[in-house]
Parts: sequence; C-alpha cells; structure tokens
Amino acid sequence: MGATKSDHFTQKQNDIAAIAKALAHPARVAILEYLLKVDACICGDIVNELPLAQPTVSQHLKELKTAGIISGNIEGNAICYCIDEKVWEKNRKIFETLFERINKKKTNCC
Amino acid sequence: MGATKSDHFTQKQNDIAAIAKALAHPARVAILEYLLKVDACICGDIVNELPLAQPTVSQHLKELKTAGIISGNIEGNAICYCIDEKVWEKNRKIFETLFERINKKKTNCC
DNA sequence: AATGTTTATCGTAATATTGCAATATTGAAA
DNA sequence: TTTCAATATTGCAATATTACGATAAACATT
Repeated sequence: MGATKSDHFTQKQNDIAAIAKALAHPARVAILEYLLKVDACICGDIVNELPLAQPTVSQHLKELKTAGIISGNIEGNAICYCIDEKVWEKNRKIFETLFERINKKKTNCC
Repeated sequence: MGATKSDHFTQKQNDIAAIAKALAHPARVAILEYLLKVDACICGDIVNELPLAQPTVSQHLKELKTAGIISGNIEGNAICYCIDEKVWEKNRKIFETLFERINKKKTNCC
C-alpha cells in the first residue's frame, strides 16, 4: 500500500495533516523562515540561501504553493515568492485551536 | 535519493519539521483528537475508533511516541496512551512563535 | 498449564518523497 | 535574433511511508 486512506477521516483531520505535511521538511521550514525574515518577497535568493540544488528548491516551493501557503508573482524573468498572509493566519488559528484543546483535559493515567 | 538532508539545516528547523511530520497524517491527527476528547487515556479503543487495522494503528502510535507527543503506560495487559502535556505545551509554543512572526512583515510584492 | 486478550513486531507490497542532472521555458539584454 | 539569466519540468535513483496479514510477546483468566 503506502497510500493514505484519507477518505476515512474528517475534512478537518485531512486539512490539519495537509498543512503539517507542508511544514514537515526542514527545507520548507527554512524557506518560510527566510520569507518571514526578509520582510519582502525576494525570489531566487532562496536557492542561494539553501544547501540544495535549484530543481529541489523549486520542487519544495511548488509544494508550499500547492498547500496555499505561499504564492508567486512574475517580475520580469524572476519570480517573487511570498507568504499568503490570509492562509498563514487561517493555519495559525487551526493549530492554535488544536493545541488549546489540551486545557479541557482533567485526568491522566500516565 | 529520498533521504532528507537534515544536516544542512538548523536544529530548530529540524525540530519544527519533526513535529509537523508527526502531525502529517490524518490518522495521527485523529488519534490525538481522540486522546484530547476522552479526557482520560483509554487505550486500544483507538483501534476501534479508527478505520485502520490494529498493526497500522500501532505503528502510528509508535511514531507519535517517538516524536514524544504521547506516552504509554502498561495497565495489566492493556496499554494506556495519553498526550504528554509538557511536550504538547512546548510544541504549542514552537508553532505559535513560528506563526506569529508574520507580524514583523511590512511590505509585500504579491 | 492451556486459553484468550491486548499490543507489538516482522515481512512485504504499494505508493510517496527527496534529490539532482539534464533539459525546457520564459523574459531580458545584447 | 542570439545570448544570457532565472525558474520550471522531466526522468530517474534512492529512500521513506503507509498498510496489513501473520506472528510473537505479555499478561489475565480459566
């Protein structure tokens, strides 16, 4: 097998898993941290910033784009990537909600 | 290849990626949501709760355990799993910090 | 001790991910 | 238009993940 049985889970559960999956590689975390840092959407500098070949970076960017986390704008022959603030905020809330649920827990066995 | 080049990234980036990876499957999200819900650490009920075979659930539990998110306690011949509140809180902060960094961003190109 | 219950592990098949060289594409500059 | 620079895509190899049947291990019950 190897294929995730996403049909059997709720939309919410699949959504959370999808966002987490986008963050589940240090290169993609590094890309996002870089985009957060530069306070502007510098483009192919990302390739220079990362210890990975250009096609690999391009692939990671594609995954982040597919997840909706970043978007790319053509600027001349370069492409300017940046974080989609709306999606970022939405995802922030999703994780906040998940992590806050622990408060409702009262008893414990371990 | 297929092996992540974790050596080239910071500890923090690898940490974030590792936590995200643990959450990057709907079954594991479902397990955590169940553990959050039951307000006590019921054990093999998880298998009944999920649409997956027992060995598969056991494997997912192992991954969550390896990530430090849950811990298991032997109770007779059953095992009682629950969320490690300390780790949960630590992870909550890590994600909160990551997602909050967006505020420092001022300009935007897309 | 024999049996049943619960969970883990092993083995294996199917699929997904990661990484990069080679190449294509697109727009800028000469 | 030829050339250069920046990105994307393709193709492929290596590795990881997901899933489950079969089986083992640990303990409780009979």
